[in-house]
Amino acid sequence: MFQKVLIAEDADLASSGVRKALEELEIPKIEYSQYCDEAFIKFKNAIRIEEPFDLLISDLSFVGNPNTQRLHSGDELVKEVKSLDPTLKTILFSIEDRPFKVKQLCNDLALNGYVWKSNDALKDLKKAISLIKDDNFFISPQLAHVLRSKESFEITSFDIFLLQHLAEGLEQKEISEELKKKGIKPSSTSSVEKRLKLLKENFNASNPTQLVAITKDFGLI
Amino acid sequence: MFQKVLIAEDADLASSGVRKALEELEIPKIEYSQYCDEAFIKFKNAIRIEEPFDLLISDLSFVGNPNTQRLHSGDELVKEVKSLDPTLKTILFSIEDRPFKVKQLCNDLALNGYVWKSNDALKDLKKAISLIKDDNFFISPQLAHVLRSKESFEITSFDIFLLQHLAEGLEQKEISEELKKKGIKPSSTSSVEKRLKLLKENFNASNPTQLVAITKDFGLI
DNA sequence: ACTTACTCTACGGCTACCCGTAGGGTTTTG
DNA sequence: CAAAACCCTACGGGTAGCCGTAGAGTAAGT
Repeated sequence: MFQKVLIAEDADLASSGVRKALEELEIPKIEYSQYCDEAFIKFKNAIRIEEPFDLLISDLSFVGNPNTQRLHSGDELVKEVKSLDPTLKTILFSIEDRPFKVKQLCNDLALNGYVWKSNDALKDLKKAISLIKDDNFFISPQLAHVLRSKESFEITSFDIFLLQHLAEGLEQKEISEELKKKGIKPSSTSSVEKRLKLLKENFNASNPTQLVAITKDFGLI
Repeated sequence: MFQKVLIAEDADLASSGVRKALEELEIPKIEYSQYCDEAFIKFKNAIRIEEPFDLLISDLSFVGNPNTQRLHSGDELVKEVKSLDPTLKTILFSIEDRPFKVKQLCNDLALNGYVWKSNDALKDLKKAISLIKDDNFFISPQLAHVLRSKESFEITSFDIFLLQHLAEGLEQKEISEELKKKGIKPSSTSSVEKRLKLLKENFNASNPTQLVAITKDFGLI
């Protein structure tokens, strides 16, 4: 079992819950940071005194932190600590459930576990820890589907085409006509509708307006 | 009349038209740059040899320029040259017709003239030059309304509220309910509709989706 | 060649958006 | 005080988006 675990979590409610779960697992050394920068410093010091952490459990979004912080989110923290110690096990602990984002995080950060802050968050967290110590990967069951390649959602140039024209104010029928004009294969208004529906589901958008807002934030358009 | 005029314009079609107009006004020295950086260097050199320009006519958007350019658009160029020579007269010559943007440019840059690239662009440009030499301000008549304070469009916190909730996927009826919940005065769906209509007109958006895309680009939300 | 599976397309009912109109309330003007 | 102007609100008809369904076309497997 893990000997020394670092928690990075800004919400006290969440961090106390995580701490309790870890105590129940009889993990001897548990440390906690409210800010990413602080967590990173603790991590570096632990290496320096040759008592390194063997597990990091980090939140994703840290809100209301002072602007002076260098690291603003859990993914940045994970990236930094893994570059210092590639053998470190990491669990991301977040409310984020957008398939696109979850998949991106799991792949880009080479996480060992992704625990979704659902109603069963602590149960999932305990399960994750016991699996990860044997080098297995864990993801909360409600999100497991996003990693199955069959269901996984790839953003295509077709999607970008739709989103860009949507952002330019074209309506679905007009986008369909544009597709026909350019000789792009699926071109019916029905196909445009269907693909936009998938995009909305994938980005948790309830209508095209929100979809454009979200994908603009993602930098897709 | 002006003695030495600098044109900054990337489209040869446009710059040759401007040059012709200036020749018809019997302006002795006319110089031309295709890039903002080049224009700025010409401007500095002219000051150095004590033969400064007394008028700058600049396009707004310079497309397809090499990335190496420091200045990317006409407004940046105007800002730079005015900081070197505050007495310089400047005319912005652009296709930009969005009221919000036009007003912002005229005010922030302290322009002497704004000529809209309409069908009467050269006629307007000549008129602008003759007015400006007597320290008057000129704006193309089709855009004059955007500066009249009575008609001018101010972005209020109410607008930001609407745009943010629109970007979050709420529909008009739901936004109306949010307004009622927060006790904000105009709260009917009809009022929401009407204000959104004005916003769309102001930003040249044809539907809420495009409106969100545009205002996101503006950095409003 | 037939079946199966998948994709693209077409259609119809429902809802949200869009736009003009009109009525009620407050403020401004004469 | 009354008239006018203005703003907020309510309503109704037309249009675009939304969703399920169903049919046509294509590709792969038996």
